[in-house]
Amino acid sequence: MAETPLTLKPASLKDVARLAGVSHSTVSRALRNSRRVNSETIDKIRRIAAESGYRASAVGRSLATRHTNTIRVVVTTITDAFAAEVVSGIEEAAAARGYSIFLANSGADPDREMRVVHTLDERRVDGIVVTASRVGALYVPMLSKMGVPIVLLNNQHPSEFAHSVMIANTDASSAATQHLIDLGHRRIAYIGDRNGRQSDTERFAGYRHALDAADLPFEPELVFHGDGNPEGGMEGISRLLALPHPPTAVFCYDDMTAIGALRQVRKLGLHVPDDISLVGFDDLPIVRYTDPPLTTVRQPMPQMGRLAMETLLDILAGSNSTHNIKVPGELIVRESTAPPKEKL
Amino acid sequence: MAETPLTLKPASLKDVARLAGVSHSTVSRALRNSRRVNSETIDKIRRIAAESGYRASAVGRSLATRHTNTIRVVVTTITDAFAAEVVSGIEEAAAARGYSIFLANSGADPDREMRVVHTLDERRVDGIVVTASRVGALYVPMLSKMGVPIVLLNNQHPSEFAHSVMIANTDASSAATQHLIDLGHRRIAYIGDRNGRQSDTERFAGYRHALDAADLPFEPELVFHGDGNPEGGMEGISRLLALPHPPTAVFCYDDMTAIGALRQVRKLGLHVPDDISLVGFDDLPIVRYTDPPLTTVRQPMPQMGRLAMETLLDILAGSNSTHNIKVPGELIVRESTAPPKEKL
DNA sequence: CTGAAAGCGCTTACAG
DNA sequence: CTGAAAGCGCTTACAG
Repeated sequence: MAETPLTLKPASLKDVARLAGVSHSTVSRALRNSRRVNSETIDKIRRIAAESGYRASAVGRSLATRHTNTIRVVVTTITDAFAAEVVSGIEEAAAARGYSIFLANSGADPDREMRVVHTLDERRVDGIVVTASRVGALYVPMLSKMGVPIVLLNNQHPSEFAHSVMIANTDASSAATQHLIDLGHRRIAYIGDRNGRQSDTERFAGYRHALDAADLPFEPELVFHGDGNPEGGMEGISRLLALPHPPTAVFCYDDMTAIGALRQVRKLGLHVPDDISLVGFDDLPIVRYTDPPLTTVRQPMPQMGRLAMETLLDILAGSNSTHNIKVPGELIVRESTAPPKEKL
Repeated sequence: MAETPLTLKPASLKDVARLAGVSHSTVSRALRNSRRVNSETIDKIRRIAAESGYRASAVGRSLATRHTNTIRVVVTTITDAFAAEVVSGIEEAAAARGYSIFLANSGADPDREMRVVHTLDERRVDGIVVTASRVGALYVPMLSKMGVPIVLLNNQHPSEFAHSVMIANTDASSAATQHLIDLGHRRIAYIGDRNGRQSDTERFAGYRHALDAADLPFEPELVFHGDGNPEGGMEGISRLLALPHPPTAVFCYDDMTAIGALRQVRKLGLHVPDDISLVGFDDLPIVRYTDPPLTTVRQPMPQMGRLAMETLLDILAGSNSTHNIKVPGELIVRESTAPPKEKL
């Protein structure tokens, strides 16, 4: 019975070996570490491979080499603009080196988080980068068991087992607060994140540090615990502006919080920055287009992603030092900040 | 010499077979298709596997079964909110069924696009979903060669080879334009996407259809070709408002365009919707928080992603019909649209 | 119910 | 410079 190769399975090493009249070992060599293979043989094999549309199977190769050229990237949700920006940097650096990335959304669901950890085990990835806050710690024990390097990006619990790249939260927040102080503000609020993220702790510390340095009193009533989303910012603004002696400026945990704050100020019939100044954190692409454009702290997100990936590559290449990279933030002054209104 | 299993390689089937005193075939059976294996043996093996932290290697399994439980998802850039929303739906549906996704950003670079196509080949994915516009067509030839199912999401060139899930662009755009007409607008502009996307063609058709149905003349000067980004919206508004007889409403190709339009209206010292009404398309999460919140057409993005994944799963399960799913859009009226100002 | 064997598609010492 | 062989970690007929 004749073969009917309509949609055929991909050609294998053996197939091209048969076509070329050599052993499959020779084909393998010719196609890669070509050391000491007759150059005419190489040309011939390469030509035949190309003609037959041969593409090496990554799974066959992975089994033999015991590495998969594969990285797992864990985010809470790719729907988050910060995560998306970071992932694009990771993916770019990975692709440039022949690595593919498995994307996993851990979500907020503990079951899914555990499933992520498990799947990961089975996929035999060469490395992991985690940008989700909560899952980070889960990996560390497994890490030490499996020996696969992990790099945590803006994540809690960077430990001796894990490598990390982090934004310089404290310094940057201090600078953001200082900017407000320089503008003449004296009552500056902070809308944070109530989920107990390390970033929140550090950004809050930066805020307090700037206050202290300027001999401004810290007033607990001026801090509100939001959720890192617009809702938190909206709630925060409502509370803060209802105060007997409201703030004239607010430093927000992140841009999404600031976007909510902006919206709520507007709903209250007030204006930014005339009635109140607002500073965000992240410099998401969208905040150039808010009304007014947001003053914020830029995190070089794609670059941080690239750094995380390159750190992984370093480690895979044999580097055995622990990498803990701190990336500086940059204050971007736009139009949501101005001197406070004159007192009546 | 004693073994020093500090960071050891993962346990294999053989390891647990040795521990359990059975053959590795039996372990394999016990751990999966447990048909006709002594239940006590199963229990014992499972216990030992759990204790030794055994996790089947997906690569070993893939080689044997000739499928990888892996899907490639191609987007232009994950940084695009639409793509991120869709991907989150795909990932969710995939994870629920034990599939992992390889994320590939095709970018705008032809080289990268080709690399994506190649890498894909080697990874031996079970299926592909493409949400990038330009790459779609590239896959079709390879598809027929490799026999891996592909589903195109809001993508051009859905052909006989490919399955697709698409938003009902024309109907939804028609409804959006009709909304403006119902409000009393007579001069309605369209800011499109100059990249020749099929979505643009269809959305423009919906716009024209609504105009025709209402016996409103089509005026070429009222269409501007943007780029699907805020810049395009900004440019478009500038041009349109500089017209001798400017429009009172604008239907935008997508939300990002509308966001730029909103910003530019503001820069020009005008107000939405008092001076001009704006409608977007997508209903990105952010547009609830713009000032004012945007009237737009909702695409159920995560659900479309889930549908794409489930379509793939269907096909992998043996369905051999061609799937071409059309998803209806939904007009969401918020605050960026209002009746036109009275004529002076 | 269980084992021995073959095979999935590669890589890589080991000989020659 | 090239081939035969073993092995990576699984699955799955084939016997028994």
